[in-house]
Amino acid sequence: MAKKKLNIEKDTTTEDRIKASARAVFHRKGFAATRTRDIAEDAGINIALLNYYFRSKENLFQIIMLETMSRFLLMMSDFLNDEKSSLDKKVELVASNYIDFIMIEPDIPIFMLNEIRNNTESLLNKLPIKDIILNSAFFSQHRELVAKGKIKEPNPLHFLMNMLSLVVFPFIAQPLLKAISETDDKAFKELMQERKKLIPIWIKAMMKAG
Amino acid sequence: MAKKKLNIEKDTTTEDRIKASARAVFHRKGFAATRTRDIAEDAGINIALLNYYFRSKENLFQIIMLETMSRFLLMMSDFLNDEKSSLDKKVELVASNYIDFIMIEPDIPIFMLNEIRNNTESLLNKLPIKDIILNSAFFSQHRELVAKGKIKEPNPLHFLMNMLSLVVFPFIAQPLLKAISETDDKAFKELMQERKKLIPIWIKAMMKAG
DNA sequence: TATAAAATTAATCATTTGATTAAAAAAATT
DNA sequence: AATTTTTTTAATCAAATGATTAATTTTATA
Repeated sequence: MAKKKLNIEKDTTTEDRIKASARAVFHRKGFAATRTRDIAEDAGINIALLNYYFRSKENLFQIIMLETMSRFLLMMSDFLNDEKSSLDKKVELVASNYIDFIMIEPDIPIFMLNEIRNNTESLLNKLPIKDIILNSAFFSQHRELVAKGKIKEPNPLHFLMNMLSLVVFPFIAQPLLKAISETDDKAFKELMQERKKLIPIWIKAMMKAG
Repeated sequence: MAKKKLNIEKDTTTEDRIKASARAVFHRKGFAATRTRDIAEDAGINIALLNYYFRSKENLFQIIMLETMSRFLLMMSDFLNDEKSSLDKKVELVASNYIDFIMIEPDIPIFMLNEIRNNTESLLNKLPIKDIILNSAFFSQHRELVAKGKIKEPNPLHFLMNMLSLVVFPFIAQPLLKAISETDDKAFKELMQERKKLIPIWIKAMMKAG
């Protein structure tokens, strides 16, 4: 890779502009539907530059994918590993911050889930996912509350699934949900705002029930 | 389109075999990542035959997509429009049958949600989605229970979202969930079986709570 | 059985697409 | 200012891919 130029006028490197465009296009369309020309056009550069900086579409994608996953994982880790906050508080944090995050970058969840599905092993093994999640304060707090009889369902995976399901799925299914209910963008956003408060309440009720 | 041949030896038409292969490949890889050659190979035919019967990849995809969506919608309709069963019973039906369905065809949810996202208007407007869902017994029963004070959250869309989220999302996130929790295929299936019983219990608890 | 129609294939085309090359422009170094 | 290095582009390549054509085989019909 060539030495970085100083960038006095422009506040971004060409390399970074290509990455930003690649991120946007890959997130929106996925790997298979993305053309390197789309990225080049978005970044306002010649296609050759893309390969000059990143060697190949494949390679550029790997970089973007890894960064996106890391970002997601770091966020998860921050919420799930805070020793100070209670489990209830963690649910509130995840619901609120996660919904905010997805509203800003609505393409990320389905992008990640899609590409993980196509990729499986290779990618997930590059990241310390298991350590971060399985050994989190979230899981140990769950175990304690199960022992105390405060939570009926002992499997923490159900708990994690439920939380992520209630938060993430509505965004993934957004076009379908909007269509079947004649909800416009504004109304949908309001629904998601409501869910920030509702999901923690629902989760609490579920824990006691099943 | 040419006249159908009689098919005494084979129990399927060539046309149907192509469709079956197209369905399988499109469902697994999505439109963009699918090559017509993949379909042809899977069906054991020459690529030209695909175009002979279906004119284009685009056209073949539309047919598959519409059939898949219709099938999904018909299933939804069956569950949501049964006047005889209570709302609780409907939740049980959806959870149980839906989980069974996705276990047999695990590619369908993410396929549908992906392609709807790329397609938006054009496809959803070809199907009577709104009529089937919005005017369903499911929704009117929900309204009644809200009026009686049995359900706190008045918006039926939250109810529908929650139900679909809890049922569908774990399958979409399956590779991620397996990775973070070191769950193998057998254990994952058992988890999903458990959810058939748990989800209705959870939903009941949620209704009373928020 | 001869003939027409339908189904199927091999070969090929035209575009798209990821990537490279050689030259030009810009920036850094001497 | 001259020279070297880095960045950028236009032109082009080779492979992949959706589609077509012309011929062949199979099936149906007269």
